[in-house]
Amino acid sequence: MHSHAAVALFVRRILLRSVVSPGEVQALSGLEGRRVQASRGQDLVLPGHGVHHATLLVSGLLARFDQMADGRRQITALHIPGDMADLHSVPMPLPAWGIQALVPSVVLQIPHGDLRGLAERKPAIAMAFWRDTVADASILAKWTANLGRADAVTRTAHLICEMGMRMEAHELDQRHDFALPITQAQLADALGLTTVHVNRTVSTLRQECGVLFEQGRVRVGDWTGLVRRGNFDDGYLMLDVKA
Amino acid sequence: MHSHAAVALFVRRILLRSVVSPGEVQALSGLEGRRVQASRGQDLVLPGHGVHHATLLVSGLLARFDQMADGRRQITALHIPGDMADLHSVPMPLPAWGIQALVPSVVLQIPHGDLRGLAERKPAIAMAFWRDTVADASILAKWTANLGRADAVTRTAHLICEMGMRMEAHELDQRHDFALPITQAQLADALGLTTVHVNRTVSTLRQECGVLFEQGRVRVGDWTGLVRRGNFDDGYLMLDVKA
DNA sequence: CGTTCGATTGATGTTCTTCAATATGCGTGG
DNA sequence: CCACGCATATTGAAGAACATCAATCGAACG
Repeated sequence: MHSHAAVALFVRRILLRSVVSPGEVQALSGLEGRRVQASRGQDLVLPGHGVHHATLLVSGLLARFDQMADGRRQITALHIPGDMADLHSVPMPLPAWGIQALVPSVVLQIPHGDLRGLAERKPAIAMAFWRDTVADASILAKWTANLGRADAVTRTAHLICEMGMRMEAHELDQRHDFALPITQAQLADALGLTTVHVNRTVSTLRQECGVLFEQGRVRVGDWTGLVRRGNFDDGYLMLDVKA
Repeated sequence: MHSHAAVALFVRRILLRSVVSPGEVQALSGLEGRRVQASRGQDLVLPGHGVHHATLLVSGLLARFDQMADGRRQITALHIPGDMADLHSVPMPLPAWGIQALVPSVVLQIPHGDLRGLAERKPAIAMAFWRDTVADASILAKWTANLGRADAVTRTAHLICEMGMRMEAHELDQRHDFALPITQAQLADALGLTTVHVNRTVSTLRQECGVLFEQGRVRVGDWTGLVRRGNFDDGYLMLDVKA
């Protein structure tokens, strides 16, 4: 995908939740950044290190993560193409989290100054950016709730539903068949499990709901069953707000 | 505490992380709201219901929570006096989360319109509000990481450290002796545990680090030990950023 | 053709939950 | 003032979920 196509995807994402004037859309669409290629496993942002740009994912798959003292990681967000993975860093340039490429990925590093300037000149854009990070936090809160109160199979089913819905809402794929080139070890870091248990959990969902992980894609045989198994309700994704 | 004192506390909190001009401070300080008394356990905001005001805690203790289908709750944030518990709702007035009073509390309901107006007229205030919700999300990410990767005792120790640091940073109390009138059942909802296990966990910390829950207060005998036990590093609280 | 990474499976151990009972403090009505 | 009821804290025993350790298998790749 071309860089400007990624920016267009980001703008579309913003427009999904916020009302922005044509002039402001144009200003957003004019955003530019440095194109960077990341290898599999590469850390693009390190926890506790300052950054001066936000990371727009062009292609691939990114994870925001927190690191324990012993090096173990917990993934706190997954980002798909068109996501600005750390728009947060615009008001908070010294983040406690890190960003990692889960597969070879291409990102656009957009200077904080440009985003900040845009937000300062256009209140509607400031509000739209703010809203975007709140939607991100809403997803994070749901992950917290699931980690605290749902068992492994439920949590995994929920995550698959979430990624499917997001892929579909952002018109990248269909909910029951979408790109998610993630290993079981990476899934384990996202779900707060061990790789061994992820393997058994995925196997359960394969039998119960026809969930297949193949060729870096997820295919869901029984979507309705998966939604039920994961207690999934898409309200928290904030896909139909418009303010 | 008087309502205007609570607003002052909120303003001080904003100033902790953001540079705001004197005129803007004055505008913030002029915020007013409806004073509401909440009884113990009362839900102030219900998940999935629209709101038209943000909730500033004057006195007491609030929890933001997510609710499972079977009614079980997971607390995703604890709020102390001076916190705006759902500043998030300004850009996102249909939240997926709820807000509950854990003890009899007094809140100030501040109209979204006033906050939104302020943010639109003063870019620095918009940025400060945005920054505040990002700091809140940073705490949430840490909770997610701990729920996913830390055991019960570590998680509990971490939470106590966090609340102590926040109380001290906001000049409400000292880190090793502060008000936290929370029951073990409520702690369980925050830590993703059962009340029984919270009881045993708290008992362990009482022995290992001299942690006492008494009279609605927490007292910590061995703060350094507790920090070590909880792998606590306060960077994620964003207490020393200034932008 | 060997090496490496990821997926898979089995056996065993630990953590946390569940169920159940008892204790303790505190407010309320008698 | 005392008796009672209710919420919270505490403890014990048994079970379930998940982790840990260890090994095998298969595919991709140099």
